[in-house]
Amino acid sequence: MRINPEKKEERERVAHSLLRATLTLAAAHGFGSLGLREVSRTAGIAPTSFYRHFADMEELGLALIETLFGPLVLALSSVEGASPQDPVESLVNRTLAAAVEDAELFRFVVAERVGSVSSFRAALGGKLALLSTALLVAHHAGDAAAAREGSDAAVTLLLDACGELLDRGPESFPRLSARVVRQARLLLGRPGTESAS
Amino acid sequence: MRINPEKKEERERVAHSLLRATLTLAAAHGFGSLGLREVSRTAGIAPTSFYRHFADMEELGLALIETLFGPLVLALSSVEGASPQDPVESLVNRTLAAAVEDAELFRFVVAERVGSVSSFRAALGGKLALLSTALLVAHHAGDAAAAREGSDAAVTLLLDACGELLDRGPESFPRLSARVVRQARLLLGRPGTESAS
DNA sequence: TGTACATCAGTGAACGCGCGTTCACTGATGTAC
DNA sequence: TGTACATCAGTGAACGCGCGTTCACTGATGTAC
Repeated sequence: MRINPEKKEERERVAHSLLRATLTLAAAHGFGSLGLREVSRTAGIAPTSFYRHFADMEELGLALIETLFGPLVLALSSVEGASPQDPVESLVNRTLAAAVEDAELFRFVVAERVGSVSSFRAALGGKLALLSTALLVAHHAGDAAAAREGSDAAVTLLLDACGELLDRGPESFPRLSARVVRQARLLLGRPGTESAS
Repeated sequence: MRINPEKKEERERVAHSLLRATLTLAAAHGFGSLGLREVSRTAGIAPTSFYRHFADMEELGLALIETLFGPLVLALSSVEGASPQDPVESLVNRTLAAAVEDAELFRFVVAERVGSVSSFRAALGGKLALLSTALLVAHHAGDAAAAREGSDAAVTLLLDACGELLDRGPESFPRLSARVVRQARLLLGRPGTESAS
């Protein structure tokens, strides 16, 4: 019974439905108010089956960050799909588009990034640091401390804009995109500047 | 029985202890997970007495924003106590100091600004708009749309820095203060610039 | 091939517990006259 | 001044309910030989 792809697949399918159920419910009332029974009910399994996958809701939340947000951040950070002529704008637009695409996930991320569960804050901070690095690279800004400070701030404003986008609706996309791109450029400075000074 | 200052004072004292109890508990486990009984117990009143002051936890949260955060924002926005030579740095420093002073309140504000309760988001947004206006005035940046956009972003980064300050401890105050001041100036542009362009 | 055994996701029953809410009551205070 | 009445914050008992967790069990699948 070493491995069985079919069984493993089914197991992951159930775990995934627990994660999605959590996102749906958290978008409405907040992650902190969710219970194991409520999530299990929405996912279509018995409450006792929850324990076959996660020890508690915090473990589920961390799995959610790793398996749903992690890959998304990697995809956003990748050069694939970026318009070469303006990689900063591309990164901003693709991130805002991802927020519209999976509103529930971004509601969770935007909220828990500064929420009361410190392990969530730490895990999300790590993922967003990757996005910050991608922004540095996109702007050809090297990795000096000043540039990193700017890209971190830009990511903060970008995530905040995602939250605003979810509140105001998709028609505010162009306005928010233009705003964040403008602010990211201000914060990042002119490309290559830091190596000359 | 028109008015009675002594009775009114006592009533407000109990309401205030409910608000403080809420902040203390929310700092540990998040506002969303709090219950009326838990808060009442911590405040030292019977669960049924809760209803003499608030209909539910949401109403309490809004009262918290109005009566605790509102006056604080007004005080921070005021020119009183600001060092005239550098009002932007003064505003940033006094805000960060306020976060250290009342960590529980700022944990609540930083979290609920982007939390799952839309009425909290709206109420806090209104308060933070006042802070943004104060920043505009401090920077003598007028009220053009571009300047307002910059001050809004600066307030977002300022609040985010408050959250980071609460995570990292008071020794990170100087570093965070310098960073936010730097970023606020980048985002606000040079004073008076917008009227010339 | 057949048989005995191991693994493991899912389940229903049951537990004790804290929750939000209702109700009728107390007691202090203010008002009418 | 005294008496009858109104107001209102606070309370304890009681309710039904959903919660997290435990337990022993099922049934499908894989392994040993």
